[in-house]
Amino acid sequence: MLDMELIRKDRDAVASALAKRMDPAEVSRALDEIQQLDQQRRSLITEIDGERQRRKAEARAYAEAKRAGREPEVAAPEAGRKGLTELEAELDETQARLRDRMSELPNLPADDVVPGGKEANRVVKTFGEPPAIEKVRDHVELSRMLGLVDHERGVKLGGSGFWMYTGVGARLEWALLNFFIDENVKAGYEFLLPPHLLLESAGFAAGQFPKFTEDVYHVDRASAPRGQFLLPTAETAILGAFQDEILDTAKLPLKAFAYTPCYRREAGGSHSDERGTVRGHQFNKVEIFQFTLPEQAEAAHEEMVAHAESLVEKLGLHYQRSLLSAGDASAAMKKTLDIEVWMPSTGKYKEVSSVSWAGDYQARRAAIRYREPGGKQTRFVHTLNGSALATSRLFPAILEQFQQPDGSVVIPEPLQNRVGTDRLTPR
RNA sequence: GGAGACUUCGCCUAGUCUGGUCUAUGGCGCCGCACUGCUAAUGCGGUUGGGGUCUUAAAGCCCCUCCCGGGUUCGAAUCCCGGAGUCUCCGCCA
Repeated sequence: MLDMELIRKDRDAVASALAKRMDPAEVSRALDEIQQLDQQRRSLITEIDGERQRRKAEARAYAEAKRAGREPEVAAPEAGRKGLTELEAELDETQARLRDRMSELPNLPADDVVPGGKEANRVVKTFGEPPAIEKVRDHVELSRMLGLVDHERGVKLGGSGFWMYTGVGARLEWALLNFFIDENVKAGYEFLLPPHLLLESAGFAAGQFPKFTEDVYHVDRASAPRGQFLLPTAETAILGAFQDEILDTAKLPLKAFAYTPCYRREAGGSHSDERGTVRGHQFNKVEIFQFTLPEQAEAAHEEMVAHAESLVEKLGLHYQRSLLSAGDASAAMKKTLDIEVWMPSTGKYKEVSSVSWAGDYQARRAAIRYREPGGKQTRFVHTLNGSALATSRLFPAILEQFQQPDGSVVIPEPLQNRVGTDRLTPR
């Protein structure tokens, strides 16, 4: 959610920032409607407050008269004036519409974020070199040879888009998660294991609703009267956990992380270079999150990217860092940096982490604040989130980048103890 | 699943039966000031959150907020209906 006050005071700045990720004509139309609703809202409030004040005074006079032993007179409702109930209904409707319109507007991209879509993304850093591999086997083939993932039985259980890790494959997946958990704890993040079914309000706060309602799995109202949904990322849970709170300023930045599976509908079908575990309806991810003071946010963003990269580096994988354009980043974010790992079989880089700075956009939707030191004012915190990391993409990258001519795969050093071997060999 | 008790401005708490002087009591904590070799103790004052209005800003004024949503009433923390949560007991269950 954007700051209404900013729209009132500096509409032009808001409009030009939004134009980086929306059609300018549409921006102008949306802002017109919002300002009109805002105006209407405020004049209704003024009218209602005045009416309430009048009624309270009357009730006090009534009580006063009764105490003094006089016969109180009941004031007749003023003729020709809209009744309070009617005005309140009008205000409710106006506010609901204003909130709808406001919640549809995306965040303002940061100054260094350029307009445009995917084509405008910019690679800003590269780590390592693509390994020289003579005859590249892709991760689907490798994982079949090594017996790591059972796609057939996964589909039998969950339908298309599901898989089941098996044997040493399950150990490798779990080793990755445990490695990330240990590293995140070392980096000062508090480990959380949240519920996977969340209430609507958490989805709204994170910016998934109302726009992306179709992308998540909703639990049938018949079985869950409150209409929970399966979280699409732990970001939604961590943010939602602190809804309506005023955080202790001394404890900021507040750093937390969570492991959860992520459940996504992924409507729109599959892609030839997204076979195997690259895209599915359920995948494992460890998510890091920070609540910061506004002035700490950009440094925190850098820190989080560097931390996520250090995980990829410790695994010895070749990757690049991209700064996403305004159109390619999520609507709730001011700025997003992707970490993309090299996939030898496709000759492409695939996102394994997306580290984003949301400014106060999510905090405003979730009402997460801090108290100005010295002052009594509360202000919205800034929120940042990032994957650290998504295993379902690292898994294939490890197989492909560390494959040997005989089809075996060398396990990265930090995982060896956890997997119980330094090399996977074909069965 | 059943029965009961409960939810008050950071924490604890009075008030709810019997609607109005509740513009919410007291304590703890916290902040400021005074006093004091220092600390402690003591005294005085402040301390929910949101919105509107005015303003360069602050202050002021007004409205809402006693778990949430409705209702009754001139008037609701208090009465009625619905919902959420916490605790206790019973049942069921991995």
